[in-house]
Amino acid sequence: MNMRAIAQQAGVSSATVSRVINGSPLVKEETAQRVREILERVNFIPNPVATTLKYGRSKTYGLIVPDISNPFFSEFLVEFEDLLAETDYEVLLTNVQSSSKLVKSVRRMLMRQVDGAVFMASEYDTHDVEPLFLHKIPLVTIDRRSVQAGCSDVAIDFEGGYQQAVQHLRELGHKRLGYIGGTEALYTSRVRAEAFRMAVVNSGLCYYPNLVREGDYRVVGGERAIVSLFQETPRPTAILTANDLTAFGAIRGLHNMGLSVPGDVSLVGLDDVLLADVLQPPLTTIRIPRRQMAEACLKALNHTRENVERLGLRYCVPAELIVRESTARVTESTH
Amino acid sequence: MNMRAIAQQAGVSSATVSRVINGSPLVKEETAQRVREILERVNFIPNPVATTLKYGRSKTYGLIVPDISNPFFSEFLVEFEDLLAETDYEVLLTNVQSSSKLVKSVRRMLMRQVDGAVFMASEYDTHDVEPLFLHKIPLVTIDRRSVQAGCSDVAIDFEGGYQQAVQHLRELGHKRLGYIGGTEALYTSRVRAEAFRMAVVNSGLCYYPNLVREGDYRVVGGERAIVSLFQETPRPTAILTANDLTAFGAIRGLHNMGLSVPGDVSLVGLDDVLLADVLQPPLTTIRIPRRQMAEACLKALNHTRENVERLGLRYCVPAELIVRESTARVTESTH
DNA sequence: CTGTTAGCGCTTTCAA
DNA sequence: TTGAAAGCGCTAACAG
Repeated sequence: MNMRAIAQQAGVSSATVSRVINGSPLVKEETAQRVREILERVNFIPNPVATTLKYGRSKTYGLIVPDISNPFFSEFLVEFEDLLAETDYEVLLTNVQSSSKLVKSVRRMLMRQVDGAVFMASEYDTHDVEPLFLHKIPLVTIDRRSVQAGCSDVAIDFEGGYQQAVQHLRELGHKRLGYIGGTEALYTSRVRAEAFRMAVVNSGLCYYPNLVREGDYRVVGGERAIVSLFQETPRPTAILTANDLTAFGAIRGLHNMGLSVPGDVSLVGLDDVLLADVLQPPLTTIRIPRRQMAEACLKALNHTRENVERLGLRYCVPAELIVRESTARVTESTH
Repeated sequence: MNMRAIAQQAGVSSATVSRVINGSPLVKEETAQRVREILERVNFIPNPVATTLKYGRSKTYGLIVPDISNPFFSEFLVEFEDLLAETDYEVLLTNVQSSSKLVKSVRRMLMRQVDGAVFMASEYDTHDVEPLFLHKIPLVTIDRRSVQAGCSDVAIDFEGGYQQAVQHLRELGHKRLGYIGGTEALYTSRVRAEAFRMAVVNSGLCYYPNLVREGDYRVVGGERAIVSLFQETPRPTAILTANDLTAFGAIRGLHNMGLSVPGDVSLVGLDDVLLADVLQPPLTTIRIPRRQMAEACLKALNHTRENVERLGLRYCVPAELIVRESTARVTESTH
């Protein structure tokens, strides 16, 4: 069933049917009415593939994530998909666990004629996404903190988030703060690490470089790091992490060492994934608002879609400390 | 850059270029060589949209899930996407939290000309997916346990899984087993509940209907159910659940009631999501093999793609008990 | 072995 | 206010 068939039924041309469907004001209301009736009756489903072929517009946005089984990304995807569905856009999702998958992923985006892409897998060389640039595909990066023509950025206010967390810990009497970051090769990891350092210094506390460890944004990295961290003396009394999975790993590591949270050490995560308040203890964490991020990405994409030569937008989403039960007043034993 | 352009460069026709790209044996090796060289040199990216328009084949499979932020589904998606990427297929993902979103989701699948769809959101009326049938789209349902022309089913061996779990608990001395299921309206929930009942009976234990509660496959449902369940006397000494999130909720509920797992009650989950061994205590659970499920879905899809009139395939993926630390020998206090 | 050609369904000029 | 027609890029049928 296509527009020509509808047109025949209505005794008009397919051009008119197209106009009716797209809400053109040029069609006489009477004609439009008749066409709409038939459209309804046969439950017409238009074929956007034809439009994509003709105009290169696919109503599809690419989303490149490093690991969709990380709750932060899947929770982001929920919001992103939901927003896109409202306007009949689709998500072309690629999960890139390796650099070679990224190269293929970019190729797939190009083949499918995406109208833009969100690049959340900044652990990989941005060199690999260059083909998207060359083909004038509007891009949004997350937390790369620089923009250019056709490329926007959505930053996360780690600085504000860590500041709140450090302040909270200071009020609980903590003075020796540790930090488990992400993969150091990653720019966003360095941004987070530096935001932690600044928060400590700004709060008038002492920054101990020996209480900082590298993680990998996953559970294992957090677990490994905490073990190493607890070989330092004196030990930290509280630890901040680069994301919630890292904090989960730290909790497990501490548990295996016979230590408890927050009894022996306070712990702060980052993301506020859905399970953050399900683990024991419920995790004090810095919430990154997924919905707002998705909205910012979409706005940025729409902005540059109109004109790719245009300088990308710069957004910054706020972070908010959520106090639960993994942080507590410093005690004798941790002191 | 299209095939005609390549053809000109190579001094052949676009048909020949097409043949080379698709590996037709009809092209003289010498010609093919020349074309391939140019293809390489200009890094040609074919436009599959044209093929989709011409033949209605999109190299896209739809995936309808009720909640992609549920780790089980996102972990399934990782596998499914990974398998599809190997053959340049794409996933059209829709997250359907409501029946109205399902209707729209089905429409989107139809518009985008999916070559098939996996329907994992069986909480909704299958009536809503009927348009897919009418348009002859190969379907795969999960655990509906019936097939028909063009519609395959991938079942999960809950029976075997629960049997192993009950056996394990019986060996630990448990006799009064409770169960927290899924939404009762759902067929798959009834299958799970019945599988639990049979496992209990087959193990020579007594089945207590008053120790069975409804959940919602989410944390809150598990939490609510456990509270209600613990008003029964005598209490169950061990509890099985319909999925891991339910078990997580149960742990939280128990914790809030001042009870511990497995000290006061043993607990068995189902799914084995990545975080199952991160929570305290690490969850004894029944693993559903995601990779195998994804493979079965794909095989089924490929099977019916050739001929939609063909009866769908019937797969059953095994379930395996993973013993961790949320189950223990029954003690005086729980006895 | 290779080229010519038609046509998938849509939208948008241009003409009436 | 409407219609005719072109053309997006590809592939398969057919002709040579």
